[in-house]
Amino acid sequence: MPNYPLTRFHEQASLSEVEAEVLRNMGDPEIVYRRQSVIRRQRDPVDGIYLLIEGWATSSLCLPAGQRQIVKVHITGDMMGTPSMVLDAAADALTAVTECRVAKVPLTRMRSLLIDYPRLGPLLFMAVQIERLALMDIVAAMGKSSARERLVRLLLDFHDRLIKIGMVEGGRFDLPLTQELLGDVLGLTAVHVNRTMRLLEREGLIARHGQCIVLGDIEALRRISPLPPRRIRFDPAWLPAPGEM
Amino acid sequence: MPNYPLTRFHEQASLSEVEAEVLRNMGDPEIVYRRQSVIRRQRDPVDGIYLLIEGWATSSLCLPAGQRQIVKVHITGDMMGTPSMVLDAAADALTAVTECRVAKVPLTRMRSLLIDYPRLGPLLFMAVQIERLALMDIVAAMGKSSARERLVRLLLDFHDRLIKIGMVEGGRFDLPLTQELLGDVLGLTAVHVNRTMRLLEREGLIARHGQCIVLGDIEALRRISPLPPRRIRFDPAWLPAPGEM
DNA sequence: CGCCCTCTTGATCTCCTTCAATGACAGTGG
DNA sequence: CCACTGTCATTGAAGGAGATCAAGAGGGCG
Repeated sequence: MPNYPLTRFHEQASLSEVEAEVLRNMGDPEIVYRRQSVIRRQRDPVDGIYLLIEGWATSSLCLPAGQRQIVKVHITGDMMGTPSMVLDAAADALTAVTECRVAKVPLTRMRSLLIDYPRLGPLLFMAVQIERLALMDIVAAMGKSSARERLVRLLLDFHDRLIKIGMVEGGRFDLPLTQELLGDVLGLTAVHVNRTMRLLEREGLIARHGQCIVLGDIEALRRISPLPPRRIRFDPAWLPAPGEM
Repeated sequence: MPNYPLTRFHEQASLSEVEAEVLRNMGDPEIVYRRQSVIRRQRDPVDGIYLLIEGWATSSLCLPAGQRQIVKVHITGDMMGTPSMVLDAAADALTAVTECRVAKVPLTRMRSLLIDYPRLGPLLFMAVQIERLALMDIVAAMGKSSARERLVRLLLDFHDRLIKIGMVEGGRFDLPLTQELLGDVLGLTAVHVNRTMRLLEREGLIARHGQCIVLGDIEALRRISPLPPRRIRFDPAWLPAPGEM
């Protein structure tokens, strides 16, 4: 059994024992994808969603003109591919950045889970709203901030997400994305990502050792970031309690 | 009773008579907001969501540094303010562009509706995924396209949404946004929006008469747009049928 | 050992911003 | 009826953030 880590859900709402158990085991047996390999191509028929049990992966859109934009960098514990649930053909490509362990959940199983555990609908609704907020913040940052501010925001975002799953030690974490990929996330060229990063390094705000990055002065970085981190409301008023539905 | 127009839902899934009736009447009695007035401020406590029964409104984020980014332009029939349902303080400000008729739905009522009509959870999940896809497309356009391409995409997006509610005649529709507001949507300055728009006009691709805009050659505009319109899947495989839950 | 990928840096170019001024128009009060 | 005011559209000139093009260096892996 895949034993999907429930990071996302445990951050946002209290789950009953049964619910937690169901979510952890909702996926097919896990599949291992090698670095760089494609988990699902853009335009593939949509027959399921994906649980990222371990690893880093990207969700990217290719414009007809050929450019690639990464719209989300997924880490251990993320659900992937859910935006395409409302389409016939997948909107985004899912690509493994590091080696990834992935469990697929067929849409037919989603259907029976939604019927058997009616609180799952509202819980998923909540999870998507959180993703939507993240995209709103990205749009605001892209529209109104400089390359430097956006890069700092992205690094802090990685930091804040990784720290919840115990992948940060003293501001230091593994960042397996190349500068080209960072550019595709930020809407910048790899060259400009490099220059911006080197500047931050020279100012002593960050340090790098191979694939590792160290956020040396998080307070200073937070002052540079155009947006503060979001505080999600645990168990909001509209969410029916376990057992209530 | 507000009689909220179910544009959003009828586009995406078949509703039972009961469900349609419930959704149409879920709001408080409607309130009229004058042009420019604020429906809900950023950081206000979140105690409900809003149904836009008629009019144009914006959802915008203000960055700490003071810049405003519009993340969504709402038209008749849209649900507003739902991203803030996962927060204590509203993420976005809701502002009337034209005179607006708005019905509020208290979160406590959302809770009972979710319990009484369990298919509402999956339906809302679907509605948010559609919004999320729209934001993904915006991010891709902002990251990889020129001002001209983004403006064309926005105009076509308005066209495609307005045509579904019968507000377009022969490529012509009312566009009550100032160039400054368009700039805040696109992440551009009003000056550059003006120049870009005049250029499109001189090329004969669009025409303007006061608040009205005419998309003269929609095919040509679609070729300029960096992204084609999305085709939402009506009644996806994972969505339980009415009566099934 | 040699190849390819990634990082790095310089030089030049360009798209969009910034700053500034003008005109058109609607609303308002005398 | 008309001056007065504020908002919005328009255009020019100059400046800057980031793109593009090009080349070299380091490092992992066959």
